[in-house]
Amino acid sequence: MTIQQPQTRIQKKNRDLILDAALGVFSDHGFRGATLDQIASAAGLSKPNVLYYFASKEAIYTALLSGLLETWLDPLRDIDPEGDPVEEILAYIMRKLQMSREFPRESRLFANEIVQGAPRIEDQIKGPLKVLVDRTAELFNTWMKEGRLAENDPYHLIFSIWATTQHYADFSVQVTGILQTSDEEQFKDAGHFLKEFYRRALTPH
Amino acid sequence: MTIQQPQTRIQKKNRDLILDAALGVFSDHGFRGATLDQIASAAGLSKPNVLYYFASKEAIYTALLSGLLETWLDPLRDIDPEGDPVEEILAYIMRKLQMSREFPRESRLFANEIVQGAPRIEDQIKGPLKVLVDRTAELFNTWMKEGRLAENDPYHLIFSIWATTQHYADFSVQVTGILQTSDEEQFKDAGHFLKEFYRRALTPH
DNA sequence: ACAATTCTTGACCAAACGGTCAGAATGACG
DNA sequence: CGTCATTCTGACCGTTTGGTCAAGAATTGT
Repeated sequence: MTIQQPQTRIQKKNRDLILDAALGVFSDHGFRGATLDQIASAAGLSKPNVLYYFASKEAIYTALLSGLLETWLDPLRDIDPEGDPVEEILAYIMRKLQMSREFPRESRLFANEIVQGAPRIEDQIKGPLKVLVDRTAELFNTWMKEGRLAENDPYHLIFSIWATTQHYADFSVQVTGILQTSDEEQFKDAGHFLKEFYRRALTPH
Repeated sequence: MTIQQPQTRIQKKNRDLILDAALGVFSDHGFRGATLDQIASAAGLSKPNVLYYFASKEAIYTALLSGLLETWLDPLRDIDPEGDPVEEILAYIMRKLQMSREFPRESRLFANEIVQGAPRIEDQIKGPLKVLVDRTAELFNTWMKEGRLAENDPYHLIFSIWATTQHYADFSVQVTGILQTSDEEQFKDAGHFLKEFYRRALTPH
């Protein structure tokens, strides 16, 4: 799908510059709310120059989305079927929480896209994402049957993990507005809470 | 703030018509992504006529937001300090889940606004919302000290409830894409899952 | 050094958008 | 029925926006 074209150093540098700038602008304002001028300005380039590297605003956006989905799902792939169920899932939760902290822009970009109906990544959701989740759900089911994991609907368990961890990136304004504490403290407390919370929910008996 | 002006029947009818249409359009496309033409068309009115009832696009949006925040927080107020802690919180969760099902547009409207930094309701978050959450957190703390509720950070507990319940409205495209089941089944299963899940997490010892 | 290629930009365009306004249509009321 | 206020709309306006283009600047390869 994405062809590996011979890229000069300038091309690589400027494309990365644009994508990084676009990530900030798109995640703050959504696709429609973002303007090419904002992106160009944030990238330190002129608008026509931005369009020299990407065919259109849409092209920048989809390049971002498709490039990110992979990274975003990596933690799910890292769950080790040979490991201890409860510890593996807890580690997954902590990794997801860590991603919310390190890559809030990426999280908000997806949130924006999905809240508005995911018109551009519906296929990837119904395809690769579903496959990966199905596989993970099956693993969870196996663990539950073996009595090494508390019985829970595996799909909704995964949804709850996504929801609770990404919440700290996507709704950070609300969290900060209520807690009135620093980012650092929020994530520290969230980590403690989620670990305790999920350990109780996941441990058999 | 919002003055109660004498409204004719036509005014009431058309304002409601516009707000309902705007709710659909804003929740689907965000503030910036929505256009007055879309709203007018959805309301079955001409664009100038829409602007006869509301001063601007912004005015429609803020009218929606302020009118909705109240309704949105009502379930939190309904938690009875005299009731059984675990059952009260579980009932709150079910009420929130029910709201995600009945009012997904309202949920997505807030989600859109908050993901993008809540520029228009930051004050309400830091004000009335924070007060209400603070009060509820205190109640939870009391219950925990009395040993009637498992020890958990009350704020993050509330966040987790918001996240897990609103997820089914805000990210419904993703949920449906993965589960491939009907709305009805999704919410039935989600209800079962959340009840089991939170009961385990909330029950002392 | 110089030609070829790549990179960059100011000026411009058409469409979309939020909003205005004069006046027409409709309703309320004695 | 007539009059006054309310409701409604077609035509229009200024701005913003995504995108184009021709030509100039910089880089590369020989």
